[in-house]
Amino acid sequence: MAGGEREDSGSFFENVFAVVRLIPFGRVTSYGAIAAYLGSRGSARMVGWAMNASHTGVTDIPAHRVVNRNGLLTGKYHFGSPAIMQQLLENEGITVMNDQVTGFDEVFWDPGKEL
DNA sequence: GGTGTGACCAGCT
DNA sequence: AAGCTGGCCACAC
Repeated sequence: MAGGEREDSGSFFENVFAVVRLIPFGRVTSYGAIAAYLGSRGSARMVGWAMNASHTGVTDIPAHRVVNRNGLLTGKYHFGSPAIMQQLLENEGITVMNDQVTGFDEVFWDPGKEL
């Protein structure tokens, strides 16, 4: 009623940015977790696509805090250099080994649960 | 205006 | 057991 989409944005895109930007320091989340939080687990790919826009856009999105379900830095190659993503994660106190987050379950931040 | 792709996830064979 | 395909939505040509 009335307004209808009061969830602002009106696009999956903006919703993803909002959640990613809310990720606390030293925490990581997964694409599927964000997609599921938005109500569409199948749209996990869109989350990654949104990240791609964050690099071309003007928004400050900590995309390095977003990894795949395995805790693997899938999109590290999209940061311009494959070492940037891991460097940023280690900079926040997160240990990364072989492109994989160590203690992923300990640093995992679930938007649907924390929010 | 239609087609293809994209940093995923999960289910089926 | 592993590999592949489908599904989701949005953007680019």
